[in-house]
Amino acid sequence: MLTFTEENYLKALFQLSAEKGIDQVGTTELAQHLNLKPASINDMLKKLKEKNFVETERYSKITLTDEGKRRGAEIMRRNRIWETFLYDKLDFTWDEVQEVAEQLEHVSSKKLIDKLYDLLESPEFDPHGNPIPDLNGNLKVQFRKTLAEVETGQSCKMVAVKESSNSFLQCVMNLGLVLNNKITVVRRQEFDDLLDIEINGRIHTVSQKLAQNIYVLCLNCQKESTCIKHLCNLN
Amino acid sequence: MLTFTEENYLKALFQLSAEKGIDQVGTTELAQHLNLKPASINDMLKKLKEKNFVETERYSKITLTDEGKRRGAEIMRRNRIWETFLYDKLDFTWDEVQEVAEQLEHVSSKKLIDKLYDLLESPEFDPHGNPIPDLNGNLKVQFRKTLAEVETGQSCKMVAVKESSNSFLQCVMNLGLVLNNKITVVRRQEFDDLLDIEINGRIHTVSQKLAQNIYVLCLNCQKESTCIKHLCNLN
DNA sequence: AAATAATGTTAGATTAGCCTAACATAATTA
DNA sequence: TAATTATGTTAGGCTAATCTAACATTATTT
Ligand SMILES: [Mn+2]
Ligand SMILES: [Mn+2]
Ligand SMILES: [Mn+2]
Ligand SMILES: [Mn+2]
Repeated sequence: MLTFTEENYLKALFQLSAEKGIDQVGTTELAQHLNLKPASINDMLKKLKEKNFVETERYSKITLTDEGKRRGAEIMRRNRIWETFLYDKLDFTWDEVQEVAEQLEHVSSKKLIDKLYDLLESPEFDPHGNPIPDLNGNLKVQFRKTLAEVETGQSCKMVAVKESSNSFLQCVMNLGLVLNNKITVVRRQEFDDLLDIEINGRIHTVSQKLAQNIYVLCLNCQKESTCIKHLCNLN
Repeated sequence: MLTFTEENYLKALFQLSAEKGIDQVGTTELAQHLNLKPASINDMLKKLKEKNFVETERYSKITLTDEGKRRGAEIMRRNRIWETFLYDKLDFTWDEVQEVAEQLEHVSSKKLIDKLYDLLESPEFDPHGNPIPDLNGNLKVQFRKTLAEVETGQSCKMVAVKESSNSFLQCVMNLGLVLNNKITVVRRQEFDDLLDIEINGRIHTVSQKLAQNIYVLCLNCQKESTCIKHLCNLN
């Protein structure tokens, strides 16, 4: 059995690796993600290495083993399923789900998570647009870019958010933006990098920082916009 | 914020007090209930006293303070709501809910528990027939007796189970007994105290021990069989 | 009332998970 | 290349929650 804390570490390692597309995570990086000090990370790494969940050598980066990946993916699956449940069935808002799902993800019961997944009708994405691994560890990956990268004049569809902080999510909600909304980049201001975007016929001005945290699919390249990626065996 | 462990202690104290109908719990008794050693109980009691959740003097019994009761009742409410959710919405069986609810009860989110309660349409009893405190801390109490106390020839209705062990619950399930079933005590065997009972037209023989763990309402005294009891303010 | 059993307490140890402060190595910049 | 900055490690300390073993008090029998 994994402890609550070990689960958080494995999920974090899995997420950071996935985001970067490379199986190497740094001590400081992980510490920042988990709001801990690098020294604490080292203590825990000793334990995770002991248990064969990570591989790491002195002064080099951390890599998850296959078993470590499996466990990390499992927690990620639980987290996203719970978020979906809270959002779909209990009227939680976008910015409320994270905190509660962070706790619920640690409840260990295969039956529980599988039944929830059924109840939600096998969702492919969580409320933030992040993919949920299915029962075989397969993930529906979208080839998305950030709103900041969309060319002026182009239209796109919001499919996910990057940041998960409340301040960011509330900001997006205030714009009236929800997943699958169409966004058109109308204009870019040279001087301060602000973007004028059109949502539902209205023009809003947003910062570069905000645009970098919104994932979109361009409307003209949707044929090859998703693929199935096998992460690891969840059984 | 209470820790996971403190919550378990307060719930246990609250339950034991309630079952006994007296606000005094012993160290050893509590240790047994929580599967711990008496020495560990003492350590934790120091902390709970510090925080004003219990009152206790050297070599005497433990009493919950009002605030301690409130917290205990809150965890009990969460536990029973989760059990009901698992049973009603996710097809868990009688004997499966306990273990998972024991974990879920520690997720702290007022909104979560209130929304679940709505989703389940304000249930008054959990799958084991135990009452769920409502939002004001009111409980629907039934004046029940055990099946062992029912006179020969009398009929009654099963409203709850006492024990929560899997072996007991499975035993009851094997008899085809579910809550609200009518049971008639047909015969008592002098020699070994076994009872013959009739359920759905079939006769079964059951032990005294089993009968002592099944709560029933007698069919002829149903007018005054329940009352509302105010436990404590849950807000 | 004395002996015995039951119950409660204390001291001292252990483990998990975190910290700070000092130090070591690696990467970047001048 | 030398200095500086960033990153990673270690030693030593802290708290929460548990344990065992020894001891103290209270309750129950004889
Ligand atoms: Mn978590
Ligand atoms: Mn999410
Ligand atoms: Mn619990
Ligand atoms: Mn129950």
